[in-house]
Amino acid sequence: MTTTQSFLDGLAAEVAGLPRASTAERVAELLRRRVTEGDLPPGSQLSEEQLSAVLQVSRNTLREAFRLLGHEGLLVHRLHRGVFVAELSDDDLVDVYRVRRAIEGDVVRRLGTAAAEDPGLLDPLRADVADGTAAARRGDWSGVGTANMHFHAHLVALAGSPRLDAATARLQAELRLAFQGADAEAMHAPYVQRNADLLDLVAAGRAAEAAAALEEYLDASLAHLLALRAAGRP
Amino acid sequence: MTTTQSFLDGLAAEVAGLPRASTAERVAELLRRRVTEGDLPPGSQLSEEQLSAVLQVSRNTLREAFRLLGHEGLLVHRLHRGVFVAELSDDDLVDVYRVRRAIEGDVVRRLGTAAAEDPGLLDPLRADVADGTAAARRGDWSGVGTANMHFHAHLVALAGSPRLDAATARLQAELRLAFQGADAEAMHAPYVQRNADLLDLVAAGRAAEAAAALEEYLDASLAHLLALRAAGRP
DNA sequence: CCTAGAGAGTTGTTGAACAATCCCACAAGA
DNA sequence: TCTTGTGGGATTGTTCAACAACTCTCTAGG
Repeated sequence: MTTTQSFLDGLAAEVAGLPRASTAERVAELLRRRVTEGDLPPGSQLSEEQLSAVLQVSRNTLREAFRLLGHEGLLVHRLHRGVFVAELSDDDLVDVYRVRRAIEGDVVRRLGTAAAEDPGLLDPLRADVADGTAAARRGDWSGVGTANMHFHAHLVALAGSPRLDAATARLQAELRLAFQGADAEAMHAPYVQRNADLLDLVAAGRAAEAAAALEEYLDASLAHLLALRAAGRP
Repeated sequence: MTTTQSFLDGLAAEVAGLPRASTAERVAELLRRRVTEGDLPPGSQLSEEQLSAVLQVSRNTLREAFRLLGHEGLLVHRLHRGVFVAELSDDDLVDVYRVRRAIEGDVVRRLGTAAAEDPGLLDPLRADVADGTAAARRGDWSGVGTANMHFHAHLVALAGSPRLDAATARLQAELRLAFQGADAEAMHAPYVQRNADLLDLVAAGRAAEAAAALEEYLDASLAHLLALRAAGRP
């Protein structure tokens, strides 16, 4: 070890984030954007021949990208029929929130007074709340939605569990799918304040109350989302 | 509808389990067995050329199978280096149990008195406990381990959540990996009784106590597993 | 109205080829 | 001795073209 430790800190993580990716992964990232941003509506089919021609990659590589997104829940693969942008049923949404309750509830409950003892722990959450309020003030409802997602991702990250982080990322990908077509303001606006309230409870170390508030929060959010979908469907 | 309903019951599910699968999925299933049964020790590399020759499938198909198992956590894929049987670190094990606590704890807590009101609900769990005790009596410790896993899978299944079921399946696959090389009796024997006790609490509708017992159960199991690994490693 | 079958189009799988990358051993230099 | 280049050999990453297997649709016939 001939170099200073401070220089080495975090280097590995930094390098891991760089464009060190296979072609399939880059294609997957591209498709991921198109899907989550609504360019590809749920239910639409992705033709191998057509896409491989447009993207200038072989069918085999494209298939690898399909598999990646399939395991993220964004695409569904039907044998001999092709891949389609996933369509979330109401039951799926209920299930997604079922898992969110389990994960986020457990995280909050187990936090206990840790946040009260180390205030810096919650800084990322505070930043997300600030981003959300700022975005709401300028009417950027898509920005509010993003801040919202970041808030919950950072909340789960407090547990320091790679598997919970991965599960959360997958759930959020599915949620983005469900948000397609919904009125962004109606969808995201009410939750800026609730995030702030939840953060206060966590920061105060009142874990039980925070867990209860979170539960009610998620129930309301699910009901809201289902109502919006029902309204926008017939 | 010209046939009797009784004949049709469950046929769809049965047929879905049959070899109705792509070649890649069948290869994945085959490798999955080899890995979880210990024929392929953690850390060993799976050569594309060699395996595709032995299994009589093309490299491309084999790669699709690799992707499937990679997303189950059984294999790890290192770019330009190949695929290896996953090696779980102690940190990974802690994380697996972290997620188990979150999921199973939530399931038990939320069950409330449902099991007390509909006793048939717990029949699969009772069967698993019976299998476990029978296997223990005849010294079949691998059988005890299997019954154990089924017990917890069925426990989670009570929630009726496809996503929790999938997550549990993945966690159990990783656990099987960690069990490799450990003394099967020491690993599984102590938990037959604890499963029975937990079942009693759930059946009685004493959800809070059951959740507490489960938590202590999982903590003990994790500590036990880590100790066994540390002992077998020097 | 229902069934069977032919045809078109898509996906599933293969095998070979070439490019890109890693690994190891060895040599050159400080 | 330690570090730093430089090969070659092996393995993986990606492409391509072809064929097999399958689904879907439409039509003819009962």
